[in-house]
Amino acid sequence: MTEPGPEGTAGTRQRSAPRSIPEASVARLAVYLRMLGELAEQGAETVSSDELAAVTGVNPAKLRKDLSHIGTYGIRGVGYEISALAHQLERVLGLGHPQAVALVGVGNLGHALAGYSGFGGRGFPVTSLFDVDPDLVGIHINGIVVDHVRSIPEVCAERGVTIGMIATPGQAAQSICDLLVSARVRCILNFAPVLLQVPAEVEVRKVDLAVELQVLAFHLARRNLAVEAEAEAEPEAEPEAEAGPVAYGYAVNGRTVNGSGGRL
Amino acid sequence: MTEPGPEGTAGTRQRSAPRSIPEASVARLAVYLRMLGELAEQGAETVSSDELAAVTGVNPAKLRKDLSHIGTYGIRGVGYEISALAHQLERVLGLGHPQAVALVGVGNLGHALAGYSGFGGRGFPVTSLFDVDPDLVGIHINGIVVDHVRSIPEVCAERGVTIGMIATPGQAAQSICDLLVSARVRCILNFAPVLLQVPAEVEVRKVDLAVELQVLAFHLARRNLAVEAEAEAEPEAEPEAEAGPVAYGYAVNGRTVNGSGGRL
DNA sequence: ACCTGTGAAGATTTTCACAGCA
DNA sequence: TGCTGTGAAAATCTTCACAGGT
Repeated sequence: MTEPGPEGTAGTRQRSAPRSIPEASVARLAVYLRMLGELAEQGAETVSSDELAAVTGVNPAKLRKDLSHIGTYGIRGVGYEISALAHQLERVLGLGHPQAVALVGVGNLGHALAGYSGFGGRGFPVTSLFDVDPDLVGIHINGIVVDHVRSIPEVCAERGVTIGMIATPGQAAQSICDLLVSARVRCILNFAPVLLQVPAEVEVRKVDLAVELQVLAFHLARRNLAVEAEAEAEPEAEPEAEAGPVAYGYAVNGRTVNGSGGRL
Repeated sequence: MTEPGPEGTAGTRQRSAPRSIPEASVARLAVYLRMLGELAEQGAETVSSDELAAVTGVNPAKLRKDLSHIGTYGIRGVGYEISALAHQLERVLGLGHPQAVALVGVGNLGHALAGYSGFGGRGFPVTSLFDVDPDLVGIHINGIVVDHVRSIPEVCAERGVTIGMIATPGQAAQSICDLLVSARVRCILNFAPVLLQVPAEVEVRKVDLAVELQVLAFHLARRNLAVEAEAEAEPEAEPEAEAGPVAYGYAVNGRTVNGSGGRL
């Protein structure tokens, strides 16, 4: 995924760096935090690593190792105190205060992202919207007016935007990115299918939904091939749970899990 | 790596015996395919691994290794013939024919996904829409009528849906998932922030946009901490490229790259 | 009895570096 | 010469298994 590259070009002076958390762990920490929120809503006070692992779909040992990177906040024999752990995760993830988000490109996808409540609710209020289309500039979405992209620098500076989301067509993405960077935005979530060129101090993450579907298609094809090969090689192969509603509640992505009773 | 492993069953593949492609490679293959499309549009006939690596932001050796998993289609001293390679990638990724997609949940995000041209254009036509909301059932989006979720089984079977996308609120996701599975859908792209329970033969991928933002926020916080620590420890630390428009075109996510000239 | 935290083993992925072919 | 394909080394990530605290 997003590779930070240990060998930086210029500014990689990481002496006595505070034990950096493995890249792979960071994404999972965010997931744990979300689930802790759900558990807290259900009134739970503590969770064990096994329980939290079950609801997040992660191996319990891996979860404990992930958490060990942020400190030791568990209680042996008991588990983790949910609110304390959530608090620590928020601290480590830099969620102490909301981060203002600017969204550029209010087309199909962008329009939805602008109205998506999942952001503001989790500490990422979308405070600024931009587009080039004169028909879109000036309209309001969720109470926010769409500005022209040329005002990105002023507006972002003024509103203290720290994160930019690019949901423009591919050709426009790089120049938008340049504008955001010049507005001191240091984190960019890119939905356009291009590789953005940025200075080393800017972090980019790319989301490509078509790629996600292609990965699924690959597994689909794989499975079909396997089934054909199997049918050919071992005619006695017996398809379990062939038709109709299937029984679940125990197989999580192929891995067995305790029923856990709770509903998410 | 390419070891025959436990002597396989199917040995009938002509050129390449794709003994299971590493999971990490698959996602990148999809990216290569996309970029090959762009290059073809620009009139290129061949690419070298270095060129394709530069535009996709991948290490050239990694790219070659990825491609080696699907067979050997390069020409030494020249590179890869674009259309031939693209064809092979499509074959491996199972993109020979379009895969009908059903989208459940036509709220904010779902509505955008329904109208997103990036899917149909890449072989994943959204052919069916579902929701529970009576106000939404019956409306048309992009020429497709929204059906009630209760008709998922019939409609999906009828239209040969192979991939489901879930863009409902969290609480509804599991029951929708069950419906899709009972409709023989074997691949699910899940936008709801829950872990779906599925039988082993179903493949689920999860996309959580809030998590993406949190990962960015983490890097933001990290960077701020680093800057503070640095300023404190080495007062001589010199911030390069501090303000104003920055010069790009050479740093790709922190890694140096040839100019490549082309515009994406 | 139970559960965390972690060293060490194991698996996977990335990168290097170069043999070999066009 | 220029570039692919690939062993082998290095880095990273996952899992096991158990010491040690409650």
